[in-house]
Amino acid sequence: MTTRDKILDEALTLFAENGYDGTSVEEIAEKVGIKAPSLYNHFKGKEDILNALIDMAEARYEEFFGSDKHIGKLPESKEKFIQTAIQKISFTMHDPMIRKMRKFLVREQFRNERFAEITTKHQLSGIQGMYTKIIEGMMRKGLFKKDDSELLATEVTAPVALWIAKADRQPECEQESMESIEKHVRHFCDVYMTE
Amino acid sequence: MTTRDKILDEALTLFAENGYDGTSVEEIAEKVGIKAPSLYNHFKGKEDILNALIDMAEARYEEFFGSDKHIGKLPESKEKFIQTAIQKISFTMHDPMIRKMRKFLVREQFRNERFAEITTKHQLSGIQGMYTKIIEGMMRKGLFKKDDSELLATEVTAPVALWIAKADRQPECEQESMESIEKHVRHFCDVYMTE
DNA sequence: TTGACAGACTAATGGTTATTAGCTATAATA
DNA sequence: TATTATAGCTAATAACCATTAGTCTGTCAA
Repeated sequence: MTTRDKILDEALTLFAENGYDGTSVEEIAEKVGIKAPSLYNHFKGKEDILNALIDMAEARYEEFFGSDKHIGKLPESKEKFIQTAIQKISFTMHDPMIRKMRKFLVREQFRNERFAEITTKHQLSGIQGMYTKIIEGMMRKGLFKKDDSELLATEVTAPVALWIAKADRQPECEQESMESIEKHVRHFCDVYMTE
Repeated sequence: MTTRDKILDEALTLFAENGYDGTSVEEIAEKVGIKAPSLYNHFKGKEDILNALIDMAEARYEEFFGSDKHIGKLPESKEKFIQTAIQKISFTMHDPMIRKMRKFLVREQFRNERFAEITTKHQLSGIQGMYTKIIEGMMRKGLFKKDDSELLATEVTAPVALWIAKADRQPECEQESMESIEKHVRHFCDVYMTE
């Protein structure tokens, strides 16, 4: 890992934990193992690091949701749908990198329009779009009852988003959140899936 | 309005817009129309203002959700339920004071456990608890199909919360968000209400 | 009238912070 | 081998910021 990457990594960690304004250049440098001025060999300034991170967030979004690859093959039964959904959610909730990025965006979403947009993409458009396509596909196969797939996607993902957010700020509730999520997903399937 | 109240008001506005760390004592004082040191006649320090605001948030929560008064009388038909729900949501979304408080909490939710807890109360427990009771009551009257009322409460409120959050960071989407919300609430009623 | 207190002000202080200048050593390149 | 770029360092600076000390003024109670 290059120094530049290490800086970005530590900066993201600190920004997620203490916010941009709550983090000093010196802190970042210390975590990286260099002195603050050395940091300016890699970035023009503190704000430049912030911009590089938001570029990363945008790239990550494109990489993940840009193509349809992430959808994979459609689940072929109710149990399969529940299983893959829970697994994906659990991963999203616990993966340290994704969690950092999420907290970072939540904290800085009001900084400017670009941050606002990317936050919306990450926590709304991306995941909802993905589930819209999955549900649509499964509707065509007769696994879901005919309905507005976009609306259904919102209805599965929104409660999940809220519980993940809760787990982010109160990690002691992680397990409780996962249980609520599983209960919710099962209920959702009972209501909207055929058999 | 006393100077103390004016300080709290302006501080909340600035904290909501630029965050606690992004706001200087001088800025607050200037908005109030006094000099920074005069502020120390009313508060022990910057953090004291923050604590007073979180006390306010807690008091507001208790006042609003502490008793069952806020539930009012139960809607007696599907249309009535939709109408009062939309009206309450629209108010919550647009009221400047509530909006400021919401942005403030979202920004500072990771500051410490107390902030985390109160944020969860405001954006989860409170509203969901309220809808749990309303739906429960309406179930007893046969207006909702028999189901897990807590789960249903989550399912109405969660998408609303996400769209409000989106409108908070992208005010140009306010109307679009309200339309999505209305569509969602209607769909919810179609699925879970009797006739 | 007096005195005390509330609440404003100016001036000053000490700490933090982002950033720059300038030096040095190492490693790649010509 | 000579040179150049990279990437670290120390020292310094200028701005900002929270907070304190000390002063002044007006209001109200004794």
